Amino acid sequence: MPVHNSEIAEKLSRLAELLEIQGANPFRIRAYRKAAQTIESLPHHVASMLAEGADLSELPGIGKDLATKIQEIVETGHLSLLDQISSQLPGQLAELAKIPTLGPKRVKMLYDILGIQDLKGLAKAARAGNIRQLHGFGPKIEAKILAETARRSGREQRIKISTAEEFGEPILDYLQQAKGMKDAIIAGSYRRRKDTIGDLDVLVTCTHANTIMDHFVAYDEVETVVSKGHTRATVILRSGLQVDLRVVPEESYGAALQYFTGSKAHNIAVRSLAVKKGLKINEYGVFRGETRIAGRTEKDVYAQVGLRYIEPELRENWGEVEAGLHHALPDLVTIHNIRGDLHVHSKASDGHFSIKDMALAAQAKGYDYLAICDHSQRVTIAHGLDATRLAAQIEEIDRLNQQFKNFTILKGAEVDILEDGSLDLPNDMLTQLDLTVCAIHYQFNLTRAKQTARIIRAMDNPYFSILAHPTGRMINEREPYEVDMEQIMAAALERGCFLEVNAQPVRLDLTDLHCKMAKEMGVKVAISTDAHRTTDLEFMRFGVGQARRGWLEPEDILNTFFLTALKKKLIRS
DNA sequence: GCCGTTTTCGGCCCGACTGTTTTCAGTCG
Repeated sequence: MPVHNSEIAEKLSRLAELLEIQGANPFRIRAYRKAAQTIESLPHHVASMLAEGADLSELPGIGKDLATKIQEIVETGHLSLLDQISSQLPGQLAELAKIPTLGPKRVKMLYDILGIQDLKGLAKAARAGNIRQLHGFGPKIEAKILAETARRSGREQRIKISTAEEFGEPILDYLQQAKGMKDAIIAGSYRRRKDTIGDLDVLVTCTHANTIMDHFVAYDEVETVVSKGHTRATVILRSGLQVDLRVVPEESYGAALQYFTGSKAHNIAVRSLAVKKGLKINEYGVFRGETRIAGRTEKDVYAQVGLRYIEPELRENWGEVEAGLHHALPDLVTIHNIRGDLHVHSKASDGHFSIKDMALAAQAKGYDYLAICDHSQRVTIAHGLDATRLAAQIEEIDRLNQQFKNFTILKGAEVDILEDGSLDLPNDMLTQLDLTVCAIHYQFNLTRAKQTARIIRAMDNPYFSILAHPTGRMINEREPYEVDMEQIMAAALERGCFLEVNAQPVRLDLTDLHCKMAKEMGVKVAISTDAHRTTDLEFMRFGVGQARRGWLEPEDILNTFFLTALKKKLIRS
């Protein structure tokens, strides 16, 4: 079993955490973190790169030492330095450092003096009043620890981007009501359209900062005010969601927006460029010495360091800064490029609307086409269609199409990929369709090799068009099944098949990195909502966000093409 | 630990807030 990139990254991150508690050189720690991030975002398996004789030290942020350590992990599954440090420090200390107000220094002190090494010991010491005795600690920190250890028993997770919108948009509306409000925007991973969001970073400009602060903490969903100053406040909502508010002067809006949008890694890369040019960037602007030379708009900030404007979705330090310097940034797909939806359901299976209603809703959105892809017979729970019912549906669509002008309902099916890799409907039915979206709905637990082979065998069928929700993950509900995505993409490219970005906010697979991999391998994707009701067609924006995070341009997306061009691409040679 | 149009040493992004202190360390984003 080869070592996966995520396992390598995890070991390096873990080592960084333990080194931090040991009080190691912060820049050394950053080097490990950066390497972990680099490995995690690689489109290829490090194990296969090594097998092909690649020199890892050519990767950014990875030198001779780290290349050797990564090689050790790949070859032995272990990192001796990590094992060694783990034997000196209890591994749980790293978890303790993630508790708010506790960081590496305080965790080290708690361990050295009180012998605390896990959450249980921490709670016990806090209850006994031992923590406030330590130098640098006091009753307030002790109380926070107590509250947090009690809260930890509950679940703690990142929320879906759609949930973040549900909380975030009303907060923006509420802030707009305050006196003296000018701009208000949610920055952070929300603006980068990440599939999950940890907290909300709200940025505002206004004439009366203190008024806004008071207004903000008075929001009726606020449960706790964590901190509140003149330019910055943090609250926890009843739902447990943390919201940060920052107030900046108007002339600094662009710099602040750039800064608070992140990602952290992107900002470090941009600021390093600035340092090389003798400039300093902070949330108030770009400075040469004491003089501010930019800051009103993000574009100005990027321009000062020699970069074209970088779209928020690209700001992950996945190569966008280098691309910006070499005028090689992608022209990302936008929602306006989308001409249709290639995967929706009707009442015939588990949808809630008729084919006509779905088509009318799609037409109202300005689309040119909509593919009806109801489930196939094997998916009994969704009342999947057998050959007879599908034949009737095909006739119905033919009839309906005569009622529409400049709009086409495409005949499709969401065909189950059976355990042996065959498809759940006979080829003499599939040949009558415009396209198929094929997917796995059962047997998630196969080994990586078997699951991959199963999908590729399905792609061998000449009527396989698009692999739907390619990993089966459901955010915070179900882990993805094990597949070798690189092999699947290579097979898709060879056979003229496509992969789906499922725009359901709970799915959003392909992931951002998978999209980037597809781009690099030349595999086209479809962004589809998998809508079960007319309103679900609006999920398209989440799928487009994910595609943008993966550097995809309009020509990389199947459903940006006009109908005739689309139909040509769907025909396998 | 990495890196180099300041290249093998000496840098490495930057500021706000809190709780602890009597001027600042630690944490956080």
